Amino acid sequence: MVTDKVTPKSKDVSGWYNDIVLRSGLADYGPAKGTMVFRPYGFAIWEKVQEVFNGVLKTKGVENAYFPMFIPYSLLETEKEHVEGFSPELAIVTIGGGEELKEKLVVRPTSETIMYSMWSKWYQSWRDFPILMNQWANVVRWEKRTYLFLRTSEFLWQEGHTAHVEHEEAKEMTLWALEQYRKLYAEHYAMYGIVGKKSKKERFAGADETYTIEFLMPDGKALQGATSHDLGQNFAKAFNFTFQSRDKDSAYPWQTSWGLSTRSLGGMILAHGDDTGLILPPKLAPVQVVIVPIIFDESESEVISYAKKIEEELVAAGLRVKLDTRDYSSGFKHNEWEMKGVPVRIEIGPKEAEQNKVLLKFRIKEGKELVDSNELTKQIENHLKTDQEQLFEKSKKFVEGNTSVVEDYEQFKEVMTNKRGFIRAFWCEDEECESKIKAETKATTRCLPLDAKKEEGKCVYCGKKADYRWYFAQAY
RNA sequence: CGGGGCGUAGCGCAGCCUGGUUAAGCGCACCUGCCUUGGGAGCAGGGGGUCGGAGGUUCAAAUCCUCUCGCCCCGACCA
Repeated sequence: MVTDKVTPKSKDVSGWYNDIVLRSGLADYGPAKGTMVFRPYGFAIWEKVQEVFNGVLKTKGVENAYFPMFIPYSLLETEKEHVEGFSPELAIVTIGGGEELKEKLVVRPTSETIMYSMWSKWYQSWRDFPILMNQWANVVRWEKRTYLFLRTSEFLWQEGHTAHVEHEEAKEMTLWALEQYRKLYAEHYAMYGIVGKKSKKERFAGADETYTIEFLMPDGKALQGATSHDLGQNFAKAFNFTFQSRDKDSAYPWQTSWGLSTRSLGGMILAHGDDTGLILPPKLAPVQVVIVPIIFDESESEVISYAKKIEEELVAAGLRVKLDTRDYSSGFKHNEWEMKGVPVRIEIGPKEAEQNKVLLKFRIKEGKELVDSNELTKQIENHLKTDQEQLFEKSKKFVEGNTSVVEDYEQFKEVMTNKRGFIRAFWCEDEECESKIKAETKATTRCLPLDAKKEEGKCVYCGKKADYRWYFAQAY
């Protein structure tokens, strides 16, 4: 057991982050470079995300499937931009069963190629459309630097893929997925993000348009939370994926793909935690309520049976409850569960058992309240609801408070040197300006917000005509 | 791929410079017992190491030399 204090978040964000992820039991480093282990406490959060998002997919008629992780190199090569975009970070299998392979196998960095090559075999008629599929999978992108959850060689995600007869319908699908991510983040992760469109340079390799949701982390850097791509007919053409349309012509379908990865958990940890440790939003917390019995020899059985009764009541109300009867001191348990970010703690000792009350402690609030056990379930449910909302409000305030609107490049540079965070500035949408800004300030374009208004502006870098204010930030 | 750092018990480290009586140590964790539990308890006892690997120097190597493997951090790169 770990007994010393965690690195303060206020002092060293990444030190705090590593410390807290390891010690809270969310994850650990794997033995091979760049890999990580999702420990049960961490994986439980991801399972919750899966449960929620599977429900969302179902409402749209998206079905789950699973495609192989090994992709013949030639398949990946079929879409030129795609392979160029990914080749620096591919893991490739050259030997299998002790023999050199005739054709190298790529460990999937994403599944467009393998899925669409299969689809082209399965679907021939306009009657088969739209095709709506999702898979939960691991993907591999060879990263040189490891950061638990945020940057690992292998990570978990869901990737949704669709194919439509009409482009308009595909575009709607892309925006639908983006909106689902925004909602998932807002309502479950309790995180406020900026949704928008990526610049050409930041686009997914092989897409016509990429949409994103961007978050701001406590150190002032931006984290891409999920992406949704309008693939046009690029992959369909590359894979000769055609169908017979209603008017008898052979046609290429319009496709989309969109993904959310376990990186989102890293963002959530960074966004909400404090010097004490994790703060988990109630909807995703694996344990919502922990019960810590305060045991003295003479009252042990009485306290435990009362605690069990309380546990049963809360479980019956649909709450995720843990009764911690381990033989550690109660003070130790308090600190541990606070570090693990459990939203609500109940302390039960002889006094409470006798009076039919419990002592309530909320993770995000100072002080404890003595509560009548009849009121307990309702009080906890209310608290979890407001807790969830407050975390979101806090996140929103943070983003708003750390977004700077700048009018010229001097201001831009000054913000990047001192405050960082999001910068809203006019940009002419010329790639050269984008590259130079990045080289000089480390800031990249994050997105053009969906609700951006067209204005008469001048590019913050070159001074030429610019229509929109883009979001800039240093990316993770 | 560049720069830096580190491999000694589960984790964190000391010992290395100046080789040997410190013939492998410390803190935490772990196990047993007693005791204890209202904010990170205490006492006593105990288990656990081919000192990353290979080779060399030497009467003698965790310690010196050579090679090698691995990891971490910073940068570059990165959906």
